[in-house]
Amino acid sequence: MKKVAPAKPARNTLNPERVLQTACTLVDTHGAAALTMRRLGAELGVVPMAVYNHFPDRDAILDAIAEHSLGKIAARVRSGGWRTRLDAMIGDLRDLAVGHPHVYDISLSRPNKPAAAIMLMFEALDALREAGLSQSAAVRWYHTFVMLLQGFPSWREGLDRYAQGDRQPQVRESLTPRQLKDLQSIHSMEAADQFDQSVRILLDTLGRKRGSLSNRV
Amino acid sequence: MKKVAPAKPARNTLNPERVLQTACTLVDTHGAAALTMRRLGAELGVVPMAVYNHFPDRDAILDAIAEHSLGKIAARVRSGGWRTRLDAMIGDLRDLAVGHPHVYDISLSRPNKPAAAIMLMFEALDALREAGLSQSAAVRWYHTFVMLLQGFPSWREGLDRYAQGDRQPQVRESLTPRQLKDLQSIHSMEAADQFDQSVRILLDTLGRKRGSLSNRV
DNA sequence: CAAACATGTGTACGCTGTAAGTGTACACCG
DNA sequence: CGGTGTACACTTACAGCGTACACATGTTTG
Repeated sequence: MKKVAPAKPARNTLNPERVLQTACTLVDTHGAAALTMRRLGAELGVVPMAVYNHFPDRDAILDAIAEHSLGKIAARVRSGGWRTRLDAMIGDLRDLAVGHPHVYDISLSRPNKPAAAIMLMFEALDALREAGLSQSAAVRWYHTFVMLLQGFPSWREGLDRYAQGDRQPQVRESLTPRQLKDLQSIHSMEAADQFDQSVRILLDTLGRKRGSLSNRV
Repeated sequence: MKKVAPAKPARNTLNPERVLQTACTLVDTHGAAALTMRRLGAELGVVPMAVYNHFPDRDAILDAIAEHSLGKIAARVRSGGWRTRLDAMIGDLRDLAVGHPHVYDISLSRPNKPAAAIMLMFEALDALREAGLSQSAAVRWYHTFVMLLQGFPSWREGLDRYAQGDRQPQVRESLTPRQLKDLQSIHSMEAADQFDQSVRILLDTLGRKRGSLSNRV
């Protein structure tokens, strides 16, 4: 009798998908540093080294997480004008950033960019050119957006740390009332709003640029 | 005979300054990951644990590096209009970012912000208010700048990685000529220029805002 | 001079990623 | 049905990490 579903049922229940999913939730809830081969193995009910039958090393798992999460965003079809499409792309990234900050952080900062990131890049560049930017200007603006987007997790973490750790009290003594007020203002920022607001500054400036040919800075 | 220079000459040559300086050059040349207690000890001609007589742990050394590098920037006196002062501050940061990227990265991303960073924050907020922004708008704009500045190292590293690793050739096959051109354009970016250009977008937008009262986004 | 202190040394523990070798359950072939 | 090849989980081991702790030694002080 010929088995028609050969491939890799294997004897046990370990496969790349299950590893990826477990790793994903691990990273999502406890941060990238918590993704330990030993811990991952424990979570999978398997000895740590077993994972190496499905991923060459730890970095490959992180790469796969990035590819997976950005892939879902890159796969969406977006239509409409350049502004609409840019808004949609960035909105998707925003949702990821706010909903799964650790995964977002990993996805954007992996040194070997996931293929999905490249696809998103092409999409963004198309939109920027449609907005009237020259080739070089489009690239420059793309990079500006990326800088801002990549800075978000680091900024947010700093804000969170500040919010909980109440600073050294002896520092407070030497501050002017205005500076104290500043600290309170900083404290009360809403991360998601700040994300939108910062991006909007760039998008609006870009919109205002339309027609006026971009000149080398 | 009374010694007039008591304090801590100690018997050996190890002191916080020397540790800090050695750690600084280590980080500057090889990145934060290269700052190993064992390696640091070796560099200082001393057993690893000796460092713990001067710093409580590794994180404290990184904090000290951040404090040191940002302290030099915060100490500068800046005068002139708000734009001039902001330009000067950001220019100093730019020089650090371009000249010592690893140190810059550490300085901005330390979870417990160095005191110098707080001082720079107050200085920036003052300038933003002088530019005509309300309290809340100044805070929002400050955060936008910080997001952008924090994103720079990560962006730059991605660019560098891209420039050297020539991408998987099989990916190249499936690209349109336009996409290939995009990749070349991305490749040829100059990091320092991009830093200036991105910041300038924000500064110019800010300048244009003067007088028109900031409304909640 | 002795006691207290400062500070470098040695050893050890628990953690990390992962290279290398071992055993076993399954799919397939004669 | 028995042998065999392959996939894959397991075991062991190693080098490297941060650092807690006990110890030794040089310096200052009472």
